[in-house]
Amino acid sequence: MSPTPPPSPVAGPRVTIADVAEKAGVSKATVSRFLNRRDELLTPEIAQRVEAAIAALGYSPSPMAQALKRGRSRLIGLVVADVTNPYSVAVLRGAEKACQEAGYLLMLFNLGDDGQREREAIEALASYQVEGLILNTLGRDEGAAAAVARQGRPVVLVDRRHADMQADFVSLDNAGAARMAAGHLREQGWDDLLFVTEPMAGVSTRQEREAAFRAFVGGHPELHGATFESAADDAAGLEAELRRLRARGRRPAVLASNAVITLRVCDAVARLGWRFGHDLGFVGIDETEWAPLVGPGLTTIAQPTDALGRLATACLLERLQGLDVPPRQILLPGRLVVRRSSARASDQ
Amino acid sequence: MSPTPPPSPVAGPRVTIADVAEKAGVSKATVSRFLNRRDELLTPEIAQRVEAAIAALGYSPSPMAQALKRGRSRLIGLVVADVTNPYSVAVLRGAEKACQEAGYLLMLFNLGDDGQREREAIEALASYQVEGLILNTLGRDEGAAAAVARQGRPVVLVDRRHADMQADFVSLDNAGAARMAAGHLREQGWDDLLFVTEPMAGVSTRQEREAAFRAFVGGHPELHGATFESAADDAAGLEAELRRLRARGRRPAVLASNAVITLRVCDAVARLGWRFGHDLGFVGIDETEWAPLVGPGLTTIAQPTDALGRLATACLLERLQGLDVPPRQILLPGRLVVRRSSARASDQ
DNA sequence: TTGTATGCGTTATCAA
DNA sequence: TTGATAACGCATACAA
Repeated sequence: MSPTPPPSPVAGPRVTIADVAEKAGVSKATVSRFLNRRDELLTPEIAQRVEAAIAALGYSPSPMAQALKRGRSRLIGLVVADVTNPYSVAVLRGAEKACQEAGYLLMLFNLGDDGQREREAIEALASYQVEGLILNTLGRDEGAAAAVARQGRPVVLVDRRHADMQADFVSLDNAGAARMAAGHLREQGWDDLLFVTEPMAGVSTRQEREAAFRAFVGGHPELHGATFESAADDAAGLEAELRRLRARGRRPAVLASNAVITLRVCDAVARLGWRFGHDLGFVGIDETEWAPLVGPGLTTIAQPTDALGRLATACLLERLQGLDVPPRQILLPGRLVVRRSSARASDQ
Repeated sequence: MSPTPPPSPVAGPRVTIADVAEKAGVSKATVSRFLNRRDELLTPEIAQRVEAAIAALGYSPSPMAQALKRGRSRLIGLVVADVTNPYSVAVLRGAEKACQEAGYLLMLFNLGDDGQREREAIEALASYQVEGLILNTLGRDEGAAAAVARQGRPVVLVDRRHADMQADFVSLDNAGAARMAAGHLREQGWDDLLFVTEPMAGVSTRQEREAAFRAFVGGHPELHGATFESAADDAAGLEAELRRLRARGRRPAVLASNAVITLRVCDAVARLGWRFGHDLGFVGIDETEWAPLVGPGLTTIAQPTDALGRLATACLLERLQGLDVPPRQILLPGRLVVRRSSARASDQ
């Protein structure tokens, strides 16, 4: 028997299971069986012929055709509110890795500016027979839940809860993170705490963090606490609020509810000419690569983003394998990264 | 005629073209024609019946089946060296937007750590019949070019050239950006310039920037210039190099070849206790959200990332529509964002 | 143990 | 202008 040629290097019509069958002198069914249930029912000699033919032709099955036939596509859909958000990307990265390891590919849909297109995204993805969905969105699209239900495919929510969606939920322990941050500021001697957040309306993550902050302050009589909702277009408002905070004459500190807010607070503090850790204590939720570089270094709560992505995928895969339990909640703890922005208030 | 019920809200087997045909009392072929070539050859009355049936059933075609039949999938594959890289993400965002507008969906493959899997990525994506590929990778996988050629599908390269790949190329004008940065430092009176880059071996982007920097310095006798390749694990080396630079007693400035290097330089400068714009001039290629916040604010060259992504997609779509011209190069200019890190050297 | 035939949801080629 | 019918590439019930 002469050695078989290497996989054809020329572009051409797709090599199909029929080509392999012909070359091996067997039927298509035999080839298919070799591919799917290699172990059972196969004469070694035939198996070898098929194997050789596959190698010779450089055959690989068409996932499209397989999907059409078995209704499973080895595809997972990921809907992201905003790919520009580093948090989303970090999660995405973990999810993508886990998918690849499990032999799945990720189809990405970015909502960009308008969260209203969530339903559209879900349907577009579903039409490609994605086997499951990972949603990292605001959940503001009324139709989304219905769209998901209609598809009857498993869904896992990351970071944001959706009011009326039955699904697994994977997220940072928001309450714990807020407590951890506030607790750290307290330990460091800061006693007038301002929680700065993006507008909370309808966003579970922000609400949970804020509620935990208030509860924490409520449980510690020596602390004074307040919340400020910072709008993107109102830098002046934030600056004024910081002024008021410091004017109260206690030991003032800010707890930023996420990286976007951290950026805004840094900007305001720079304009005010204040120094973190001196004029103002600071802890921000979300670790960033630049946190060590701003001012004396920013104390942060790091989210286990990679783990979140991986866990989200893991949940989904379990469901795909038939796991049938009520919706689960997986809350992962944050990690306090201490830098100088929260250095002891008494040191000033 | 009674009003048709809304799209079925229950999960169930997919509604197919056959269901529509039956409900409308026509053949599948007719429905298909209505869908694809609505205008020609259709009795208004029949068209209406079909339209009504489609609405009643909430039918939408299966892209999978369509792909199988026509060999076109409305899918575009995106291979990214590292989703963690903000530059890649920014490009990804532009590309994704353009894809959606054109009715395409993006399949994402992240190489993560090992750039050796490029071939694997291309083949995985190709097996899903992606109509074209956008590659933002290092091009270190020998097999990649061959894999692309074999698929016979259009490809566009973003940011990184690949030695032996025939493809459109979309990128920042690297040489122009380096000149712009060096020119700005020179105008501001800095005259001892250090170009800091990640190891250049085999990465076109880095090489082009460095070459343009050297050429610029060569053309200006009053300038002294040097290049330093900074490895991720050699913070000490960078610090030592900066010390030497300043020890020469001229007006020293750093040109960081990308955001990763900017981060490293900031870190080193913080450890040295130097002040940007005073002890050291600085311009970095790549604008970041945190550039305004570090030290006195970092001067940067902003890349038109969104435009790059959109253009890459546009190139691909043109090819898909049959455009047949030799590989093109599209180079977009950077934009200088002046902040205080490059303030006049003579001011110190 | 292997082969034949059918269907997944479309589109396209033919007749009618 | 419309309707059968045959692919597309694969998996599987059934027959051999």
